[in-house]
Amino acid sequence: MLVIQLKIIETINGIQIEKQNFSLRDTLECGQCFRFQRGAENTYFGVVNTKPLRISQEKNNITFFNTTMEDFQSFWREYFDLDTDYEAIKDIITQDSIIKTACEHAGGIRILKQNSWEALCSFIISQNNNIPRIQGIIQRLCDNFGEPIDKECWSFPSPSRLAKCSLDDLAVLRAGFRGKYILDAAQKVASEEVKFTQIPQMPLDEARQELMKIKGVGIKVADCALLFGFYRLDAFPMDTWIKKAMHVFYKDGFPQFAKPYGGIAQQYIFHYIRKNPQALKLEHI
DNA sequence: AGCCAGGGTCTGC
DNA sequence: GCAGACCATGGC
Repeated sequence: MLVIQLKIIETINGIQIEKQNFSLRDTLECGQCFRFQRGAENTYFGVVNTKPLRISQEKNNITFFNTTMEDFQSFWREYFDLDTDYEAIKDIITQDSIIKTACEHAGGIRILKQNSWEALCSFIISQNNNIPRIQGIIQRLCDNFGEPIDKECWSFPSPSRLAKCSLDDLAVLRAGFRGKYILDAAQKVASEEVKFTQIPQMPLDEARQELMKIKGVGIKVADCALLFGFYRLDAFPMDTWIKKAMHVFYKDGFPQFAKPYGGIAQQYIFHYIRKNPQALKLEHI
């Protein structure tokens, strides 16, 4: 296992690191997470677990504001997956020409190591929904049921907190038909009817079946939770866009050698075709 | 105004 | 197994 060297500088503003082939914007706006908001000058603000963060990128320099070296080393370094050798992974998966093209457009994305419960809940909310509204529902979820962290800053509510709620309590979310799904997820995770803590040890298919015990969790939502919430890089969420891409690009099947990192490839392809929808049509000609 | 959204469930073949 | 209606709400 190659050890990644990371240049870290402590400045008055916070912690600054140097990283090649990293896109903060693509990583935070590709639809894998929903609690980072872009402010002025490519600065993002978000909350992860109980930690607020302001972060920005200027070329290859990424600055973590309002944090400490200790928090960076023990938390953010892991969260942003800074010790995984993405170049080595790309060397493997870009042997496929489609992934190579997608990588040229979206290769700065990294898979965040998100909180499992938050990721599951977020992708339950994501079904048949658009990103701005997903963000709104999640914000109301935190504002109404999370724990206060500091001024105007709330944590993502725990399963046990939400399990105490009635469906009427969740009406403030305006989540539509997803309200009952959120409640069912909270109840089954809190009661350990769904064995959340054992999922990391399960084979992919078994883990998927475990999550699908929850109402409103089908294959796609389960795979999103596994990829983004459990860092299962071999999970391959098949949403409407990826289905189109598979139909157009991979009639003979997705390349075997890329499957162990299918989740990363999926993100590159997803982001690429969403930014360039014409790529799906040009291929037909 | 109307279409659509990082889907899932339920029903009927 | 697979197609099709239906689900709540609001962004664009």
